[in-house]
Amino acid sequence: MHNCIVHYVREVTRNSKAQNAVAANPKAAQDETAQDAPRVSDRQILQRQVCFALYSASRAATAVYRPMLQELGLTYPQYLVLLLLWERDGASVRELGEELALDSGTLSPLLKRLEAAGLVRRQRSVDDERRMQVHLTDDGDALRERAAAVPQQLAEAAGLESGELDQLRGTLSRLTAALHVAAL
Amino acid sequence: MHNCIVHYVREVTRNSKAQNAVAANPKAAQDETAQDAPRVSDRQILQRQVCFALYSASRAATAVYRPMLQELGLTYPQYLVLLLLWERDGASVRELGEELALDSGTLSPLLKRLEAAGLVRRQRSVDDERRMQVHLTDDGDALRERAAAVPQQLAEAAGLESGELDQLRGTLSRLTAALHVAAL
DNA sequence: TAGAGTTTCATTGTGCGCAACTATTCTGCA
DNA sequence: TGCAGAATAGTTGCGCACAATGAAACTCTA
Repeated sequence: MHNCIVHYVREVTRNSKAQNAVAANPKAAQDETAQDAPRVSDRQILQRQVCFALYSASRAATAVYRPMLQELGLTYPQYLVLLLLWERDGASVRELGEELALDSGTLSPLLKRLEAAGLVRRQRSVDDERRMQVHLTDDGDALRERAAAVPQQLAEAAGLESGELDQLRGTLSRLTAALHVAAL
Repeated sequence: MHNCIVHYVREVTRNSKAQNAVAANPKAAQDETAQDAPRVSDRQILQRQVCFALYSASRAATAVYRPMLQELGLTYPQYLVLLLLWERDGASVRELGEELALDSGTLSPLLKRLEAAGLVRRQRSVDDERRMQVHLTDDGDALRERAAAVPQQLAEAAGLESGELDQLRGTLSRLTAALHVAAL
């Protein structure tokens, strides 16, 4: 009949089955029309903003990556870190952070998780003990091949011409650089 | 001499000032060269990926927004929700989620925070008690004017031609749509 | 009209992103 | 040489994203 563990209960419970057919809010009807086809005007509110277009596209892209990365036991930021390490084994936290624009507040726990997963080894640099160097383990290195197919699939899912993709990447690079400057 | 609360201590402490000049890891030397000037090839690893370009640009854009929104006491997703409510007061959680591609796991606590800040009121729909409708308070409505200047500033910081921005937005829209389809 | 299935929203848990802060090590200069 | 300040990582805390799950309300059909 009822479980012992109750996770939540509705704050407001039914006000007598809504037999007051007043339709207190005229928007209710109009909302129905928006059910399957969200009105163009509403989308446009957001689509007018470049920032939302970026936010939205970025999440959609990582969502396409997610199932592939999940098979490798990785999240997208973890995958980015490995991409760097595959080319520059032994990079420090600062170097990784510079490439990814992430600080130690994000990277430190992320690297600990990669270490716990057996993909990297962290060790203090011998000649500068402030530096924490990140080295691939054999498992981490082996993952490289399995991950090789990942970026390909996004390009296919993108539904854009190859030239269009190149142009997009170029525009985004310049945009990102300009924004980093603007953020002082 | 010492505080009572110790937040953390280095896992590995100095190995006797590195007097063991063995250089246990031959890679240490090679790392030095990468110290100050991240090699071009490394940047290219990431820049080859559209997904990283999106991820990067998106974070840079919200970073430019952040100080402006901070003055309004808002985060970027909260600002997006208000953008919608300013045009469609009384929208339900599902409707907001559809526009923003966010689920209730994200929106429910976000809306509670907006409510706690006195910007919105949440109330169950009378004619369908599953629906939770979100209404602006006077404060929430008043914020609209103060927020009007926000998007303008990003366009300036972007450092792109107006036409280029339009094209970018268009490309991103098509990309996002295609990716949503690809994600099944 | 009963009840199976759907819709809507909430909660829990995990991991990222970022600000604020702390600890440790190194550097440069007086 | 010693010490002030910089550089490097780590921690804490908060707010998103998102998966998995649960509860309540509604719908549709036999």
